Amino acid sequence: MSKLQPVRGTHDLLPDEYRRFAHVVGAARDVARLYGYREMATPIFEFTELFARGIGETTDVVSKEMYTFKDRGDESLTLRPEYTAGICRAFISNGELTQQLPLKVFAAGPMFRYERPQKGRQRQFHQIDIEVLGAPEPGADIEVISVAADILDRLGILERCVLKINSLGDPECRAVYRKVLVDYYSGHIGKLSEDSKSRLQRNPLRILDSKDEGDKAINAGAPSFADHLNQASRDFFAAVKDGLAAAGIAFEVDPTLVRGLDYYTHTAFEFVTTHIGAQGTVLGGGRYDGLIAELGGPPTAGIGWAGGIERLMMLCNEPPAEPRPVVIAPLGAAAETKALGIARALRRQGITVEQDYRGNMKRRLQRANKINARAAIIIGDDELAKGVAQLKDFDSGDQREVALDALADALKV
RNA sequence: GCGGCCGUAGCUCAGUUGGUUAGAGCGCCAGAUUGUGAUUCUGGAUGUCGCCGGUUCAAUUCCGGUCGGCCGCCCCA
Repeated sequence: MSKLQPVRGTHDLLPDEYRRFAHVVGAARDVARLYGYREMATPIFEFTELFARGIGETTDVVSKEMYTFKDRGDESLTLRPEYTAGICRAFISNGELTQQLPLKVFAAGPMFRYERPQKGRQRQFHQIDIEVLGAPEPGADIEVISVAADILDRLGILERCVLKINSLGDPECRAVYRKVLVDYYSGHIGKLSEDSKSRLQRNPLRILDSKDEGDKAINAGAPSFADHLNQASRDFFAAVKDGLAAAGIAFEVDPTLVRGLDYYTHTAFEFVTTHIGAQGTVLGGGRYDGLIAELGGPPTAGIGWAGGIERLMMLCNEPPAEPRPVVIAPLGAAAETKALGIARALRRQGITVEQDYRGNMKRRLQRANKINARAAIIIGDDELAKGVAQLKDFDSGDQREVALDALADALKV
């Protein structure tokens, strides 16, 4: 069959699938608007440096998953692997945004990560994204999670998800805890899995949620982050949990929840599901108070999340049906010409009208049936002479004569 | 990046223990009195059996490679 294949890990969104895609993005956009978030977009590629500095050189995303290339001007560019760094860069690049704090934005678009594809994991995938910049208060954490919960709820996904949250503390107590953990695991290094041995250098917190049985045994005795949070971090986390409870959002505290991007502080959270295989995370994010300063901008707090559109599509309810069209089926050259004007007038009234480019009556009605039309307007020479049309209802099969100027009213739902 | 499963018509799949014309259902196309769909009936076409190479008198079937999908790990949305 030797067909042209799309690049590995990319896929086409054909109309039926795109409907679900648009449904997910539309629901997210609507809910975000209800909370006062404004939509924006940033470029699909940025200087490589932005992601390397922002996400962290040693993270998997940066060290082995980026689509990085030199352009013709010999600049190193990277297809964005996530949205947050780009939005923070836009914040720094556009001074006017610093006057609009807190800045609450919604965005959606394609992301690129060179990974081994699987269901729910493509190399080009799409995310919806929410960010709040300039709000160090726990209220922003609560709101951002609330937006997520409402979007999931509107899509019919919330009940199939669990919200897990954790605190990663501030940089000060995280550094302390990290050292405590490294010391602990170093004492058990002989029994650690190979994966975890390498994690010990890169991201020791990750060992906490290892799936390896041997690691799990060692983890049972590991010191807990909760015991090492400083007072400020403790208070912050408590405020977030209280707020979620007050808002009626169910959650579980998961001390092993650690996110893979270096910039997170304090709140980290994920909505996870068991319904789409190994790709359990449907939506995840957290607070990143140090990121903007790290990128060279004015010290500004940030919190946000990203949700995988393809994963949401796999879980969401069937989108609402599209409006059923009306088909206009003229017979003969004169009617064909006249039908163009009739169809356009009806469309101006908001009625979806399709007119085939060719075909006899049978063919046109067959196609009308195939596209799930609700009615057909049939016009031949006889009707033309009388200024009327035959209006056929496909569901009942009834057909009646309607004056041309009464068609729009007859077709209003 | 590591380990494993898989790849036959548009779709879902059967099949060839290596041997002339590779099948089914759905879908598609064409007909069943001159301007009427969906339902019914009749007929038709589906295809380099993912791609490349090897073994063989002979491969879609065996072997190797490759590309792609899927599952688990890693990682993440």
